[in-house]
Amino acid sequence: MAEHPPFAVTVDIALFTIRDGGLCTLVVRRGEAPYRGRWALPGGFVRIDEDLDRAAERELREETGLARGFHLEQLRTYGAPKRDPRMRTVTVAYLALAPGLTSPVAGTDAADAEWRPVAGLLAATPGLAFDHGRILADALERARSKLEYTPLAAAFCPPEFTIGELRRVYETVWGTTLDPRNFHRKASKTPGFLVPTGGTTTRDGGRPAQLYRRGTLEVLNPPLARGVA
Amino acid sequence: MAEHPPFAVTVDIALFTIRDGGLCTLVVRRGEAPYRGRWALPGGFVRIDEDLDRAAERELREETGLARGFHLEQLRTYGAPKRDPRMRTVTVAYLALAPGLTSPVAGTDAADAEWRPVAGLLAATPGLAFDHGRILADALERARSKLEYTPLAAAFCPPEFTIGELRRVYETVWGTTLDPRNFHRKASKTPGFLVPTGGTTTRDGGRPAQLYRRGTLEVLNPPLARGVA
DNA sequence: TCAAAAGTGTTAATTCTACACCCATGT
DNA sequence: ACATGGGTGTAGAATTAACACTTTTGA
Repeated sequence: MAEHPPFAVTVDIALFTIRDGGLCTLVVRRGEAPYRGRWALPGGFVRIDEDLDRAAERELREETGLARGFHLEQLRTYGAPKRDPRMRTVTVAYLALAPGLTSPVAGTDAADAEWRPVAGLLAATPGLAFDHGRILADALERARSKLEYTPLAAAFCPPEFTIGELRRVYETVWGTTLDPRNFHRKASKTPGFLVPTGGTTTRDGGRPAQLYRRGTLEVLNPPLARGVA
Repeated sequence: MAEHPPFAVTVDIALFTIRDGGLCTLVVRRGEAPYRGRWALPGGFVRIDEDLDRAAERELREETGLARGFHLEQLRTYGAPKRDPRMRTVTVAYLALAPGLTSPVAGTDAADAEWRPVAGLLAATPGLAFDHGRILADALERARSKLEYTPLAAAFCPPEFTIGELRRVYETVWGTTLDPRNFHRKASKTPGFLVPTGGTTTRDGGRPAQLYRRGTLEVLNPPLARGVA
């Protein structure tokens, strides 16, 4: 049993951000067959001497110009035999989150990259190229559930943010509305979740709000979904 | 950019069960270099026309003789460039859970397969072959956290089980002790979690206990960790 | 009759939810 | 002065945690 059939290994990235109050994903328009003209998730081949995470970082940088400040984690791997009609590929999908003010596009490959609302991408027919619709749906589900029990929502915010901004992240991703007062209490009273920077801002209007940075807490227990309304 | 370096793709399986009140993993002793004589997770190459999940199922069947009744889910993918000194491999790791009474071993490859306590495997030096120690640790963490918010603990039990048996699964995997009375209330009152079969058993000693099957519930909210002591 | 595990009841402490209400700013 | 979001207080409902107590079996 020393057969080891050759596979091509790629990484694909579902990168989310919040723009105009909606959850958006970076997609690239395919210029070649198969799926020519359709939207696809950014991605590419893993190099022969490259770790998977490193490959995902590189692709993300190539497509967006982003070098830091984003969250990147492995989502899952997709390897149906016919997922790419050209050859036998396995793709390791990644979930990435970035703050909103990201300059849309900058990279080399990214000539046709655009931010698109997630809901539209998932509902459209025909959908994304390859199995990218499935990947995007899985990524969305992962993002939603990780917001519940990790401090990951801050990855959608600039380095310093207000509790109100953080709340709007949850509301956007979950598609719910939360009680601002209970959310404020919960967020500010959970030890290790947020670190006050001392600064304030009025960029959201109204009374000046305290600015915070992400704390060191890794897991929220109880989950943030509770006690928030 | 039509380079696509060839990779070998494998699946490796961290299969957990509970034996003698302890959490155990199925490991195989390596008969060849590299890592000759060391324990490794069971696994093998993905076939050229085979889906990843299918490959994992096949390997599991080959190593254990188990055909059904186990839980199997993708864990994550490991692809460090030097993880196998012989060639460039990427392995898609799976987490599997099986009931305790599994006949130890039966398959073809599985000549040297054994159930070993997880704690010992993780603590031993030298550890498992390749990056399997890491995979095992990640699998354990996944199993622990999935017990919190899914009805997955039942995968460690026979088709019909008592609430006490289910509680001992949680206690074993989490390494904690739970209040039997609160656990009973929480488990039996959570809608959709358990379905009474009508039968009873005294196999655990004491007063006869109701038998249950897994319900249809997919996600526990609140998590079972809460309200249980 | 006793030990062992199942199963029910009860209570105090905590947390959750839903609001009323005040605060500090820009317009 | 007023609209807008920030932030605190509080009270009833629900949940959690701790433990007393009864039930039903096998030995």
